[in-house]
Amino acid sequence: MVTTGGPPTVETIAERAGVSIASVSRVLNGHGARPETVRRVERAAAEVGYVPNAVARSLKGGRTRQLTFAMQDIGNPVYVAMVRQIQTIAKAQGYRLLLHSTDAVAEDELAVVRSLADRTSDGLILCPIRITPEHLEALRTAAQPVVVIGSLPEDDAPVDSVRADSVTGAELAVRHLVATGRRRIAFVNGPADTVPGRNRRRGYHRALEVSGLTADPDLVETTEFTVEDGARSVHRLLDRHGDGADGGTGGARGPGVDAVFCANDQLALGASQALHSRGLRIPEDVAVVGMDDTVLVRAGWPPLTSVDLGSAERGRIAAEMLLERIAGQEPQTPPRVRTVTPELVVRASSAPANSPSPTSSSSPSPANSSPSPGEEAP
Amino acid sequence: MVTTGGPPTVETIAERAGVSIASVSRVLNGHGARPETVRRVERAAAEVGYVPNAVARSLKGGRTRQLTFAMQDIGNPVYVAMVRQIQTIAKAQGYRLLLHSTDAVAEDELAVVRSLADRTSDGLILCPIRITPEHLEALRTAAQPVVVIGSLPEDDAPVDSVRADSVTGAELAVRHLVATGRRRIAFVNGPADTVPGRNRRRGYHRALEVSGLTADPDLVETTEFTVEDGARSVHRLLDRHGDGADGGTGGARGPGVDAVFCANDQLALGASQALHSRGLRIPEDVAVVGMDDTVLVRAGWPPLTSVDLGSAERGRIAAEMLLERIAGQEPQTPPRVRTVTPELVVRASSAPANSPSPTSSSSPSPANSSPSPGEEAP
DNA sequence: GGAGAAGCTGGAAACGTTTACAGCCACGGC
DNA sequence: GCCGTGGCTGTAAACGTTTCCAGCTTCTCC
Repeated sequence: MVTTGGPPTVETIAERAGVSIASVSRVLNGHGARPETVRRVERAAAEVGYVPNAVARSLKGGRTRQLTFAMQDIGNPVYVAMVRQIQTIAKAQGYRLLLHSTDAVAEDELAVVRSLADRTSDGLILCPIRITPEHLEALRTAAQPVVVIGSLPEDDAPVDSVRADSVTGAELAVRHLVATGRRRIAFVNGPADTVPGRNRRRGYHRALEVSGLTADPDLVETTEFTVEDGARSVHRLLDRHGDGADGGTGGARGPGVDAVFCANDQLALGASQALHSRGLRIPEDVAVVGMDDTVLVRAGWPPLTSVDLGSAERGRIAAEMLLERIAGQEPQTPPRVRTVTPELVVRASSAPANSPSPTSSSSPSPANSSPSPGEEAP
Repeated sequence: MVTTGGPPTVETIAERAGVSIASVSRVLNGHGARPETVRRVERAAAEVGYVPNAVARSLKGGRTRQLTFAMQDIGNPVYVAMVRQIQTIAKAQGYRLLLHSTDAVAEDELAVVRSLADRTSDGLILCPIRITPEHLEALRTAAQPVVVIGSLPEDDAPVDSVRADSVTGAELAVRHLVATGRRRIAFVNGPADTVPGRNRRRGYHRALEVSGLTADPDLVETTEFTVEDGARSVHRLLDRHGDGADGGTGGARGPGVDAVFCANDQLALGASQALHSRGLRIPEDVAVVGMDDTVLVRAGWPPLTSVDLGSAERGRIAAEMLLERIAGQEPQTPPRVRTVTPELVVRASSAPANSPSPTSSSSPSPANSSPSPGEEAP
């Protein structure tokens, strides 16, 4: 009667092997038994194709062997890089990965943290865009270990975190542009009320300051983190400042723009396209630098200089921290904060204006503007 | 004593409210009770911040409310598009999404199908690259509903499937190229022993045949589905056939190539880059067409013409089919096969060679070759 | 006022596993 | 020959929930 429909259970095997369910469990978990018993149980299990019910196991053991990763949109290559690493680490340790796109809805992020209480997964890696007081409260009372990828207000929440240093990253990028002769460096930023947005702006200004350049608010665009917005922003910039190149409508009006620093690669790709469509050459007329060093840097032409903020590594570290936390006996070790150092990856899009760009042999059009408008014009 | 540490359970609430755990469960699931009972239970639950344990619920109910999606590599935008749709549908119906990258290891794919028996999820969406007899066997004996995204050998396995029609898709692309005046149409394909690889090749040949063009084996490259391989392949092609443009080393040797059809967008991006780096203009000298219509089409310049094989839609349909199957009472409805029709999305990269490309105003270099080498040269 | 119905309630079983505990057997040492 | 020991084994409890069933109260209707 136990052997009626439905998948085989320990009981099915116990009957078949003529032993108790306890022995079945012991044999199957390698807890030792008489050779004869082992033989019979293993044979019976193989015959019926037994697979232990993971749910029952989780209920008994209090572990689901599942991890949750929540980010705003899997469409963003940065998150893809993280997912990949997290999945790799998780799989290696026998954990499954639960994915959660929050679509940047703060309410949804909170729901994810709170839902830890339902014991669906053993821990959470959260990549929040904005941190509200509710977030902190939710994190403080989280029912399971959480690792945050991003910056938390000073040890206000007792959770581990991995952060990128995007202030330094942005600074690196802008100083690189300055070092290669650029002076009118525009900045296309993401939303100003997000942590990345704030930090990248800070880095931009810090670099300008260090370099002795004055910050021109007209050179800054604030928009969303998409390719299309990147293009639109650059069009607006050039409409305001003139092409600085072949005399677009505004060509005579201002000193132009000789570099565009974008707060991520999507924006940078959009920027490249806008520049192309106005007949401006990269990097001869305008240099472009992105951030995140995603697969997108090789998508456009020329390949984009970008700042690697260590997405993959942050994913890896977060997964490792979380698994340590889960395995940890002493639950009250203080929260750890790790920062990955950004790295500038120079590619053709930011080669100095007056040196021939080695890989970009396209656009053999005659130079139709001074290669580097400089600061002193007009 | 029950109220000792650990998260609150129905028992905690029952004690607090002075009722039985049965009443707690009934109230919490809205199964009706005396108003006074409802009030007390709800109050107690709120006070202790009770959240039902999903694992226990799954064990009792036999449903985990989890779906699994397995594909080879989340790095591929096609899969990202699918994941997005699947996650949206799943979330709307209260299901979580479990992600599984198989890294194209067939053994891993099998493991995923077999692991359905552990009751970790209620169903599987599988996106296999190659179908082996073991796959079919595993699918035939799968413990839970499976939907395959891709083509299965004639109803050999009793599972639902959603397929793209990439034969027709490839044909569309090539006929479009022919219609816009291209005659030397190269083909950069993915691995020949995969289903997509085979089908796209078939479509390519069919289109050539219909158009009365002879297939030149030297115009076909077979490689992996990556940007880098796309670039390498085009370099090989041009080394063999000459640029057909400004007299690269092989310029005088052959009729050249006036279009490259690539089996996916990654390859097409790589192709674009290779063409750029050889000083060839797109689309004036060579047209480029990709497949899948991923976000990558807007990443390069000019924007890529591509064939939308309906990745997102396939994801959506697969998720819907799976959920229907899971909810379905009668388990033995025959397997359904749905095919999404491909759609050609024309962009600048395949504009006719002799017409000015409207959006691509870059590369104002003088024409240094006949715009359309044609078939008859030299 | 009594009988029946209807609505709530609590006890207990069930989902499938792991594991604490106690019992059994055989064996060896005294 | 008896007892202690050690290795296996089976029974039963536990994980936290839902739900069947029986019993209780209360109400309605005659």
